[in-house]
Amino acid sequence: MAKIQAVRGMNDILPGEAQAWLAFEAKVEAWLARYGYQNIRMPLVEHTQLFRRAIGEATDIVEKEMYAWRDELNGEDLTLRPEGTASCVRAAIEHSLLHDGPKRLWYGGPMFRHERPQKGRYRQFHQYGAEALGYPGPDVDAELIVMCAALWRELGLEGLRLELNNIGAPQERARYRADLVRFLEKNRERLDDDARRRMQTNPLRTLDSKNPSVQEVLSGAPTMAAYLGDESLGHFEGLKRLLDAAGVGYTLNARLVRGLDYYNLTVFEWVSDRLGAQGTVCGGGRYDGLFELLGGRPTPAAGFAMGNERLLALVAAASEGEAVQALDAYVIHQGSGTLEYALPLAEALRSRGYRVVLHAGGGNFKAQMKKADASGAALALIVGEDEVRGGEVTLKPLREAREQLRVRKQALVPEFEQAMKKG
RNA sequence: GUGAGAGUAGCUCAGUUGGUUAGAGCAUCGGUUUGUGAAGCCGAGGGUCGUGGGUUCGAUUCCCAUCUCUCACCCCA
Repeated sequence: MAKIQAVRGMNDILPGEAQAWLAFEAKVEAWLARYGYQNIRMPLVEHTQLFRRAIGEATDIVEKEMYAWRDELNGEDLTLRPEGTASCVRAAIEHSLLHDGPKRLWYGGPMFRHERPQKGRYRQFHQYGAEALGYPGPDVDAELIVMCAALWRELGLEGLRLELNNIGAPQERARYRADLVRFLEKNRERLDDDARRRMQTNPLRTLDSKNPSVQEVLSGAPTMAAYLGDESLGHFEGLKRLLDAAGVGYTLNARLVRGLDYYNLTVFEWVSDRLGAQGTVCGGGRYDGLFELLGGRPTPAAGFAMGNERLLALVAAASEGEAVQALDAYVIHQGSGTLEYALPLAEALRSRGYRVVLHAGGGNFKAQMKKADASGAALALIVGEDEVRGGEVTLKPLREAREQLRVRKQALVPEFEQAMKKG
């Protein structure tokens, strides 16, 4: 039989790793709560139209990265979510979540993009996202950024750089874009293939070219800043003032545009240089037009999403060897009637909150002792025919040289607590 | 989607200038006195050498294709 493997780019998170995931998730979720963000859980599958409209027809995600299919049962066009913001805003509109004022929300879970996998990039990957809905900013813009800085500190991450840009209002960007395309057209023959292609798909990205001769041409290109009105400039100044006040450093990056169409004004990315080519660990910005685009009332909003795999890669590099979750007790039973005797004892300890494994799968006494040792448990509980006859149970410390003791089974819980305290 | 590198035991890797039963360490399992684990010692299991084809008397080794993984391009979390 040919063996079946996991789908390319979709990885199992095995027990060894899952421990780090649980710890990471606990930290992140506590941190989100501390800033007053409330959890929301959206489906993994949405109508394809949601993403086409929200993210933009001409984006890479919509053009070639979506897991989209037609449901043969009823003819619906469906898509595995490639990101969370569109779903979150859809849910906010659908359930009138902002009827009693603005909301701070967070979500987490898997996202799906059909790209070629590489380091830090997978077809199923995981994000946490935070969205501040109904706030015009720049106060929440600053809050979103400042809270990230706090999380990096808590996770012990160093060397993360904040890149910041102001892409203005949609009309401002459109005028700039038109002028930029005109400029690029005029210099078409001096551009490389890549720049000519981007000129069509995403003209602002042309500015990002790594080709020196293209960069030379671009030095004469119009700049975004000249197209921004007082309101846009004022918003950005306000944000920068708040970041300065919070002591969060940033670097301005005029080429930072981001791949999704819905952004305006503030856009930002947290970047690491320790992750290879996929260095963006968190990205976000303001998207004041998205509610209307999805059929809602005009509503200002901003948010970010962070990539768990990328952050965990940095966490793993930062802290080697997390403590493994250890068992408190491993219960050995050998002989007729001992399992029936041991089972309720194990349950009694578990109901007190202890981690207890009751040996399963047979094996002689010695084999069971070996398993107990290998399990990492602090204590072995031994139940043989002897103990059953006497109404007792033996407690044997496995991690330090202490005498084992035999106790009445009625006294197991207090005696066990005693023994655990000494260890 | 394009390019480059890599696939030998559960893991990390040797190895064969083409030749008989393919190795090590770790891990697993068993033994080392009876109901007592870890170290040491002894032993065992586990590989169609990624898959398919070609060249050859003979292929894990050479050639081709294919799949998978890794990294990079593109783009992004």
